[in-house]
Amino acid sequence: MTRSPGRPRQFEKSEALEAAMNIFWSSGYEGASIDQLSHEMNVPRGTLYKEFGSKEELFIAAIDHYALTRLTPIVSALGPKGSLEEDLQSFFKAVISLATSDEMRRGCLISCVLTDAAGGNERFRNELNKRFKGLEQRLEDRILAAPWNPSLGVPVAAAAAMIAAVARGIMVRARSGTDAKDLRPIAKAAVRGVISFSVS
Amino acid sequence: MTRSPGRPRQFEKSEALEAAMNIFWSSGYEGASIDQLSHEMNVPRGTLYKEFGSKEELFIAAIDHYALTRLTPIVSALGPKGSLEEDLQSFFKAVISLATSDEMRRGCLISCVLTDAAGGNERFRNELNKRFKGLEQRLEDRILAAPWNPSLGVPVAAAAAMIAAVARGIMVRARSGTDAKDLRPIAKAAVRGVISFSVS
DNA sequence: CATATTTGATAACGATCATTCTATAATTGA
DNA sequence: TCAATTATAGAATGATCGTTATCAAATATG
Repeated sequence: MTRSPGRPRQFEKSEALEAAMNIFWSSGYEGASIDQLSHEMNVPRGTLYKEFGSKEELFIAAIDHYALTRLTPIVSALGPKGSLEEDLQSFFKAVISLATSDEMRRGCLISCVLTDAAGGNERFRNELNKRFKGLEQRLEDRILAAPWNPSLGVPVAAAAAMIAAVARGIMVRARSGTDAKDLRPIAKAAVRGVISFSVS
Repeated sequence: MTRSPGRPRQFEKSEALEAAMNIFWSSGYEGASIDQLSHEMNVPRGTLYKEFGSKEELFIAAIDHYALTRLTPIVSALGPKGSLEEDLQSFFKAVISLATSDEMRRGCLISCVLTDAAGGNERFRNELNKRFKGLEQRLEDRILAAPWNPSLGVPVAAAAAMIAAVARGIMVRARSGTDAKDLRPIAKAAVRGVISFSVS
């Protein structure tokens, strides 16, 4: 595979998306300017528009980068690896770590930033719905999976949606400055609640 | 009480705040412009600045108006009026109603909009933390209150924080367009979970 | 080397941003 | 009636918004 002619680019796409993600994460969608993005991505404005089309599409690309690099490890913590209780604990541990590890980027790019932007933008609203549904489906699959598949007192889909809601609630709570030690009891209570749904 | 001299104002403050709240709710903090606010509040720009000081302070005032008019009924649904289970069900019913009743203002002004704005603004972050803490304290008080005060398998504060997290998760989920019937199972599962913490 | 192609760097676009200022209208109290 | 006071209406502020255009620099291919 030979390169096309033309001046070589100075930036790498994944690094640029990482920078864009960080800016959107801390400043919000409307709060991030193309000037700031172009500068911190090390991508000239013209190239930015040629490469990503618009601020909206850049945001979607940053969301995708976020999902791939930050959320993939979190959902893979669900296993199945140990018991449902253990895997849910691993899941929440990863959620809390992501939401609190960086002082400048608290909370979740999707649950906090995309959620706000979804208010007046149908495309963002659809993207948000898609992301939420994906996690809920993944949680439902895990609850139904081996090695421990309890009969639940509530529908499995409801239990999965509740776990997802708690995860979002933790992300949002983290955005207010709450640190990990105050978030862990929330996760513990949620896991206990779901486990209680099983008939023993 | 006699009026001060000077030309009488054409607007009423609570109506103006209601309009400001609605704009912030649908467009986000950065997405709402002073032009739009001033126009839809029926408050001239100069008066707006004399009355509220700045966009930041207007936003805080709109948050306060939102809390008084929208959240007060929700937390008062907690009673104590019936059993803990019944009161939590009432609480979540009110939460879901608020989050889904208006197509242009889905979700929660605090959990969705203030949360995003809190990323790069310390005052907003403190305000967000204060609001979250207030609800959690109110939930904790309710769980501890008569007529049904169960001994819990998890700390009361953790159960309260979990309920608050689910409420935020529901608000955020509603912002993606999910309607009430898909949110109710989340609430039902959360209430079941908390009730299961009691020793029978 | 010459040409085509792609990017980098930067100027420029009109629009809109939050905020302030000015001049006029409407009221109270003397 | 005559200041003093307060609000309105809207112009004006300089800055910044997202986006496009321009032109030189750097590469591949002929």
